[in-house]
Amino acid sequence: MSYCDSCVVRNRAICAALDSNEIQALNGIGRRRVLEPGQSLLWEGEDSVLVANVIEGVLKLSTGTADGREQIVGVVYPSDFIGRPFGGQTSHSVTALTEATVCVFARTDFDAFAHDHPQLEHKLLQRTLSELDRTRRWMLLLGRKSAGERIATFLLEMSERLIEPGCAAADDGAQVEFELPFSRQQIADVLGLTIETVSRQLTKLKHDGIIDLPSRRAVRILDRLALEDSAG
Amino acid sequence: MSYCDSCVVRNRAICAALDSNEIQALNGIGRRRVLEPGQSLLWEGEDSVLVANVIEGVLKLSTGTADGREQIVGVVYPSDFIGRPFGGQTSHSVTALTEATVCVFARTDFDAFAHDHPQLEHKLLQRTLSELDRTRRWMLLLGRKSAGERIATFLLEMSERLIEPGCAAADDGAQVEFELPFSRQQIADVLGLTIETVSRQLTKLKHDGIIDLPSRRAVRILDRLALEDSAG
DNA sequence: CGCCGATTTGATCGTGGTCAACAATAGTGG
DNA sequence: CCACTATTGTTGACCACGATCAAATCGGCG
Repeated sequence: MSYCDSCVVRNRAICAALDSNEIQALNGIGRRRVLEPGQSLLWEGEDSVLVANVIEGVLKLSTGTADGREQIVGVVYPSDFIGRPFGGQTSHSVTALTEATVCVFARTDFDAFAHDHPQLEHKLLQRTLSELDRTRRWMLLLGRKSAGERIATFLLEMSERLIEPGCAAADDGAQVEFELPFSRQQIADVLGLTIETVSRQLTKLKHDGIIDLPSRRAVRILDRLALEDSAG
Repeated sequence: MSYCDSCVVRNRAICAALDSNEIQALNGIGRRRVLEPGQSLLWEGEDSVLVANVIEGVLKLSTGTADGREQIVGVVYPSDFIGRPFGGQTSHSVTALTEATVCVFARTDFDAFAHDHPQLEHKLLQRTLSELDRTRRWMLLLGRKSAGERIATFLLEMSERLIEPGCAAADDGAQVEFELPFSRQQIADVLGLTIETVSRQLTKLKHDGIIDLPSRRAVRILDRLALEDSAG
């Protein structure tokens, strides 16, 4: 009996490519690890020593300049893959935003295993291609959108990605109300803005009746069409 | 005798993973195509119908908003791979910046071939992982860097990526003088700036004696250290 | 209740965008 | 080869968005 058998992301993570014998083997080289909010798993610039699957929680990928400016370059959710297989340096830090559980592998072990299991590599390739598409869409936001458009786009993306599997979501696969896993500063770091601008734009959307902010971290979308209009 | 045998990127593109029998088979499903500057190969949003390798020239990957703002989300050079394998939509347009030669495959043909050749998929995975790293580094520029820092970063990246194989490059693998494959407007679209800001920042670097601009498209780096300082 | 960090709100400033005129270069035809 | 035009790039004046600096308010927790 392996950890993997009871893993909640067993059928959504790249592991879904493996049969039960293979999963048994993978189980032997991985181990679970729990991260507290704020705790980092990988640091920008260090050699790539481990990779992981996200089992539970939300983590940020971030880079920064020498003088302390930070940019969040990605956000990962359960079933997503973390880290840089096949050598090289980690190009960004990985830090838990919520309490998180991950399934970690020594990078060299994972590389060898992947090499012997093309199905696994194929899943990883598909995931990486999707992530690249998503990242490039985000570049349009960072390069060309106004503060208002950025916030609207961000809220729409959150409403789509924060759906818990098994949760009664809206028909179109998007949440109406949800808890952000981000502080205001972290939202600013995702959108390339300052905390003050984020705050102002959110209260503006609230005053316009497009969203409601029941608590610090909660958002309720009152007028999705108007929000989509604002997203540019 | 196949096209591939004489292909200048034979040993650098993902094809390098294949032996001569395999390359023969791949040769059967691909064909060469020449693109004029400004000509597009793929359009944002259309179903992914073809993929390709770049043989010669430089191409841009771009997205835009409904109201016409454009963002260049990537630039590809000889030996780079283009397109979205394994289904889905093309998330960005692909347009030649210079005259370009590409080796195109019907997407379904390529998918099937890749499925049977894990070595090829492995190369593609490595390439995609590197591209994702590079793209994420660019997000820091778009989200957090000033106009001056963006221009400096851009020039340094160009000096590294425009090295022609076989060309007598500087020892450290970067060019001192080079021809940009971009117009001022395209530089602006890469950096998330306006054409006027690009122009002003370039003349500022020139007046500061950090670079020289011998012609519209040419750049000569006079003081690389100062340029690296300016890149943030 | 009192403290501390997070967030909101307000006032002011500066970078980079916008609009407009001008200059330089490439392209075309006599 | 040069005149003429079209395109691309540069420069200037002004403006607005979002950053910065500062203060007030909220919310969680001992």
